[in-house]
Amino acid sequence: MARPAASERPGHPRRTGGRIRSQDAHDDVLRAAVEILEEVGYGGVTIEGVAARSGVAKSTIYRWWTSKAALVMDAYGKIVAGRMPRPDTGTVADDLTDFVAELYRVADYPLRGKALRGLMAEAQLDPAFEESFRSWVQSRRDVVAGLLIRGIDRGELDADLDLDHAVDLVFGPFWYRLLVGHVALDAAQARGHVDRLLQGLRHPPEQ
Amino acid sequence: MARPAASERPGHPRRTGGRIRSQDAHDDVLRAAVEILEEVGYGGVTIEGVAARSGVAKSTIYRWWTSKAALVMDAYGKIVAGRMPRPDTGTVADDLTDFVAELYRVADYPLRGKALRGLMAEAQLDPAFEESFRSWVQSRRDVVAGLLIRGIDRGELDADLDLDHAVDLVFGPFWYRLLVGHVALDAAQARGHVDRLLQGLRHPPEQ
Amino acid sequence: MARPAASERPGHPRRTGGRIRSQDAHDDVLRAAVEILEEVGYGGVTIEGVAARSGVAKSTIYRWWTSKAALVMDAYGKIVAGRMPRPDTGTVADDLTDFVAELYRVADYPLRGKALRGLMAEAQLDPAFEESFRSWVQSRRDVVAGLLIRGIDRGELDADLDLDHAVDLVFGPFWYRLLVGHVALDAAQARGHVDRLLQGLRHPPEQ
Amino acid sequence: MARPAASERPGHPRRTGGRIRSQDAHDDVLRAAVEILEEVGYGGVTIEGVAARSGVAKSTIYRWWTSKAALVMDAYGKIVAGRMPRPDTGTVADDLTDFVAELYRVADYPLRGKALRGLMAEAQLDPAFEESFRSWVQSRRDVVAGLLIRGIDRGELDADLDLDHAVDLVFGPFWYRLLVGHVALDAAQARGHVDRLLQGLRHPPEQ
DNA sequence: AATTAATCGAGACGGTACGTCTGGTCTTAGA
DNA sequence: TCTAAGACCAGACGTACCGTCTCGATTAATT
Repeated sequence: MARPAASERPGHPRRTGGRIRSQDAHDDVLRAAVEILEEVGYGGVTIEGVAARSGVAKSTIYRWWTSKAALVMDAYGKIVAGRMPRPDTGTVADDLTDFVAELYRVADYPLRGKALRGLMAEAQLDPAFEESFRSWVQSRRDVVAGLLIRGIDRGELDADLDLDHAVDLVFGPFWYRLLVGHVALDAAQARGHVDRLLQGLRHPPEQ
Repeated sequence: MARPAASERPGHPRRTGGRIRSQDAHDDVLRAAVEILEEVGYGGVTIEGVAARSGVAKSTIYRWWTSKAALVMDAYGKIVAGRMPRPDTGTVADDLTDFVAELYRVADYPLRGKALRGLMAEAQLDPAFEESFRSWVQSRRDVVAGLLIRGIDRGELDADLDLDHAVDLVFGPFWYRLLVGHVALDAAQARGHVDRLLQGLRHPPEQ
Repeated sequence: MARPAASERPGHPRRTGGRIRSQDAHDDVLRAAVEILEEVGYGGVTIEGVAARSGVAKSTIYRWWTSKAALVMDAYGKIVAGRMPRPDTGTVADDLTDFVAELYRVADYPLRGKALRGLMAEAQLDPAFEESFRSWVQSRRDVVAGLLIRGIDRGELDADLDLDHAVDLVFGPFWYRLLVGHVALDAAQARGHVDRLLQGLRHPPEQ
Repeated sequence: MARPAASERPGHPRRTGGRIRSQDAHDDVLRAAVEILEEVGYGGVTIEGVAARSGVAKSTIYRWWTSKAALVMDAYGKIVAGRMPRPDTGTVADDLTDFVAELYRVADYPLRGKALRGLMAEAQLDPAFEESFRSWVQSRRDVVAGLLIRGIDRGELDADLDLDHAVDLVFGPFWYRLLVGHVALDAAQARGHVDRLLQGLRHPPEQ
């Protein structure tokens, strides 16, 4: 009765029995991963450490995540999912302001910034992780692209706006400062960033 | 009396003997490091590997470099120093064009891009390396700042230009694309980048 | 039924899971250790070398033996256990003859003598090893003490024989010649040794 | 041509030019070696340590002594030379009593025993050292042989006494107990040792 | 109820690279 | 030519994690 089908998707071999996956173990792993991540940064996360803290066997972790990177991405993605704003205020200016403000808020949570930087780093070092990281990045780009499109639809922005480039202008400077650290990130920078952004979007290069 | 002094600098411990440092060993290490770096990327560089390829003892490497990161940064910095253009054509537009064109040229040498990405990654993971990486980044920022200042002196650019931000506009988008890879880097993008850049520099936000 | 227990022996910690220890790996390590020991002597034994020859990972060796000394003692003790005679011919004279003859037989196997000397040496240099070496020595002394006691029981030897000293007379001269090497060891010396020994045991000091 | 000198004799370093060998350095090295030897045992002696304590360069030490073993043997031999008794009381019994008593006196100086054991150990492990150790051992055996011969000459001992074996009886049990440690060495044991010894020498095996 | 099958924990396994250490050699400057 | 200093090669040390692999014990779904 009431088989909720767990995580059953078509194409998967139809289960005929067997112990079902432990949700507790799953959650414990993610929780431990995030804890360690925010404590000692990405470099400090080890599968052994996660296993030890969560009380879940290493083999169980490897059964469900292909790599440390996949695990951290999963953990971080789920935990911070709620943090990604999807503003829809009615004007592009306010939408961008909300979004970018949230972006710069990592400055107030150093460990969150550390985690982000670690994920970006791992994406450079581990080709297997690159893809899943990129898809996470893309999901955030899509949110921004969406609000820009709404702006175009409302006539606030030019119809021939180069979306990809515009989105680059949202994330590029943020990431650059976050990673290089030549200037400390500061939530107050968000305002300047948005201003320049809107300025650029409204006065596109003539050529 | 009879101060021998020789090549003595204040603050340095007075040398009284001892085998002098082997330049060969030093060079061999750097060469091996760059070779491995460009072959298998930063993640593939190991002190053991560098020692093996260079024929220099591990302990000797550790004597002169505190970490893999310091070694690679040193090696990469020295070897590629010659690659960094310091254009001085007479106009900001041409200077920037030259500089940015060289920047995007890494797209033609995938291993060079891989190396760059690896260094950026390590800077995120290893606090000890962060600093030396940042100083290398800064040295490149300084070149760009220099050509911008010459532009201001010649009246090509506004005197109240925010230099830091302007330099961000040179490197930010480049790094973002290099790291995230949502769009493959392409030397042809250099032109568009410079155009937008000049556009932005000449039409700064009003406010 | 119901009792799982399986192969459970009192005193042993109840197994709660985990891959069972590989007997092959264990044996391979001991075998390799003895081989190397008898080839190049104790000084030439290294954990790295044992790992390489046995095909067992270094970490596995360290998991089971705390030091090179513990490993070698274990290996040598087990492997040569079969070589230690426990004669019980019915007379002390014959028992001693058998035992001592086997003792001097190392003279025919130079590598075995080398190994023995190396173990004695290490016992001097490494306090951690001293104890396990001594317990091995003691196990051999016990065999000799046993045959002497049987001799006493049969009335062949005096009841107030100083056992410790008597056993010293069996091993002392042997070890001294083995270690100092002022006279080459020779299996033929066993006879003279036993004769003097019996002579001494039957004509104890009057005092 | 015709460099005789090599291991020159004190006083006349027949110099042909160049800086004269420093007697201070030489002495300092020996002194430091013995100090360390008696502090932490043979195993704790390192050329580096001796160099550090004596203030003499490592290379200088290596110039004059081929190995740690040679150094320690030299140092120990010279320093303890004065300790080796050469009794000549007029009777074998007293001569032996004196000699053996001194032998067991190491029991009162644990570090001296430790040093002795270390030297014996090294002789097992380092073939290069074996020879010089053996010659030191022989010099002590010669002293004992000498007093036994005087005993024979005086008619106290049988003329056909097996000298080598008799000397073994002096040193063998001592070394065995010193090395194996199954019974702690004790100066009081000297008396029993000598008694048994004399007993054995006077009642040799009939055969 | 019995069977079947996938899960779980525990932890041993072969590996790689780490950064440290000691030993013995070599090369310089200065006496 | 010697001493002192110290850089050099060589290679073993013991540690940390890696990702894989048995194990025995659980837990459902299917017979």
